[in-house]
Amino acid sequence: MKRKVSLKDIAKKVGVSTATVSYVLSKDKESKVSVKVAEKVKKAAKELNYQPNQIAKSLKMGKTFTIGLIVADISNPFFSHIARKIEDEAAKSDYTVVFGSSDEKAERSWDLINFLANRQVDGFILAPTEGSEDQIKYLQEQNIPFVLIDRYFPEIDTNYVVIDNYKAAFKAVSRLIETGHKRVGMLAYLNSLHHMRDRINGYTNAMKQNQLRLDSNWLHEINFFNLENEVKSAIDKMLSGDSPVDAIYFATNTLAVTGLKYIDSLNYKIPDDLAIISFDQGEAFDFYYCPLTYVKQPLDELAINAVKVLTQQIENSSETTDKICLSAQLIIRKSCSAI
Amino acid sequence: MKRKVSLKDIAKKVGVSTATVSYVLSKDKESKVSVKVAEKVKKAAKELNYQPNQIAKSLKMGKTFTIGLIVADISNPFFSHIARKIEDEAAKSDYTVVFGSSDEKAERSWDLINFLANRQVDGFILAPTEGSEDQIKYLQEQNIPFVLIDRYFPEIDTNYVVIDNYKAAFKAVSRLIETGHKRVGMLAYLNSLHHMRDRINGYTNAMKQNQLRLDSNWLHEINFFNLENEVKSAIDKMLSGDSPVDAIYFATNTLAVTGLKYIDSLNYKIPDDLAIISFDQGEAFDFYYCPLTYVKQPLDELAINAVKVLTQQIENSSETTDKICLSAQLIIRKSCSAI
DNA sequence: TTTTTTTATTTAATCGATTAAATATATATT
DNA sequence: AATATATATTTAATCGATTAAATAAAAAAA
Repeated sequence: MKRKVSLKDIAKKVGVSTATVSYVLSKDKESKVSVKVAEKVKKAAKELNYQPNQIAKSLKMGKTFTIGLIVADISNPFFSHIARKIEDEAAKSDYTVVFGSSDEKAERSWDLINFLANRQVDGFILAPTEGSEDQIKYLQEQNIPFVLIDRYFPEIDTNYVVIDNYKAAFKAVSRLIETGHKRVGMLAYLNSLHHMRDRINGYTNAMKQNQLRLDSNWLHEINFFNLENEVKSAIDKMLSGDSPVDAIYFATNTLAVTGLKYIDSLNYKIPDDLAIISFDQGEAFDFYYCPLTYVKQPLDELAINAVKVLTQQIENSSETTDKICLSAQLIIRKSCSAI
Repeated sequence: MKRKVSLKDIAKKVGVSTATVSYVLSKDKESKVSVKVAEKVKKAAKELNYQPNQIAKSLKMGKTFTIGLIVADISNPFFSHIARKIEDEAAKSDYTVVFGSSDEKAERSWDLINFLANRQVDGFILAPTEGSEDQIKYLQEQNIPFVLIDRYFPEIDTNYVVIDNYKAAFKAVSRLIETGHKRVGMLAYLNSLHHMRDRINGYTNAMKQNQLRLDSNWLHEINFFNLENEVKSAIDKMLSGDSPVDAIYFATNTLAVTGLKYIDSLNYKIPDDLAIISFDQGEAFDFYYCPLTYVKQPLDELAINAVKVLTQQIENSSETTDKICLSAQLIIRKSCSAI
């Protein structure tokens, strides 16, 4: 590879020291140099098409202008949408984004954090996996700025930007109840993360507050790594027995996609045979024969806030933590209309 | 931020030079150091939880183990799927991926390339935008390794991994013709990029070879930046007049999604009123009431090959270029059944 | 003109690694 | 024991920037 033009090359060409060149080229120090020399240096820089080596700069300055983004899976539309918005927001402050997919595995997340931290990212935006508390604490010990998104650990004092999952779930399930459904089922992930517990609590409390019975066969927690099989058997259980559900609330878009496909194959008709509400939208749902009612998460604000909080943290390393909880919107469409 | 542990810290603790520490910690040079000292160094490194500063290493070695990925839009499932696979493949060779979305704008692509090149990425994987030939040539001049994906410039000798768009389009349109459709319309992007021209040529040639007339009202090229409006008016034109189309072939998933939504709103029934074939799959299509026939691109292979070609290029900087053309598969479902 | 002050430029250290070359130490050979 | 050889360790330069401190040159004050 052709060696690139460095400060030294410009210095040699103009006949000054590299310090002078550096001063000329660094906005705020320009005043230190005489106009005459400055002109010559700028001209030479342009002629040689000088591009500063950011790696060298990073080493000296201890700053890379890079943000590490760790999500569960970049190919999940939920995360890729967020990633795109984070990219755009970060670019406004001259940051690049490096990303990694944890696949919901704490170990993989550790690897990514180490890998990126060794590459001196200035901070992280993380959708933490289950059991990654030690990683969070490690970042705190190392004083590496970070913001959690989507999920958080209530017992650890960190920055985060999440949505009010409890309220969103409560609202969604309430809607199902309002429209006359009494046997509401829920499909969630088997996961101790708080955002999932909140969604589940929103469901159970909405049921309780409406004096509805909670059948143990109605709530199923699915293992992420065995999605399809477990969704099928969960739905089978929900729909069989002496009190089959008349509505299902899906806790995520992946659950909804998998679940609806199976429900279709069973020839159930939405909303007549079964009412549906899903968490998250998804392009897929636009094409579903029955327009789905869903909980619309404010993905753009989530991303915007995450970048804002992180860059502030990086730049003033403030002592306080920002805890932002956005509220989601229930978009009502046909899939949960009155019985 | 707490200063991290460096080689010097280990050296001081053990009482040796940094060179010795470096030798111990760098696999292949371990033999230079006595077992006794090596043990002590390793122990100290572990105790101090030493994590090498990759920025410093990169500066010295002139290698960052970083790949720059530039796509049109990371939130487009087509690209996010590829991104995920690239990430996984790159990780196998210890590379991280830095990404950027060009938004199909050559200028933005230039910015990204410069930005990432200054950060010394070892190579690029690019889905080039229209009019980015100069950028490609720049990379060649600078001897920066890169592979094009999805699109390429036949007149420039570069590495690329693409699919055989002509054949794929030809097959798709032929299928529509075989199933009895005689007035096949096509929606494409207004774009001089070769992959789009190939898809269009595949369409026109399939029509010609079957002695079918080509009405000027049947082929529409849509401006990417005015997608919705232009799709609507194009479809209006296709469906009106004295020879309305009886089938539509969509050149990309975004066109198909937008187009189908509009067609639904017009109450056309697929496949009875209109047959459909789309390029690319998409989760969305799984939920469409009429299972769509589509051209399935081998995204995983595309990603795998791109990473392979690029890492080879980086590591042996071979003189030859790899030109890989994968073939796509036509997945036949209901949306183009016989009239 | 000499001294002081201001302005311009250079020197040299630094960030944290790697590594060729120099040096020191241990081991083998005669 | 003296020399040759092999092994272990250190010194110092380097990657390409930044910047405090030293120095040089020019302008202002005495």
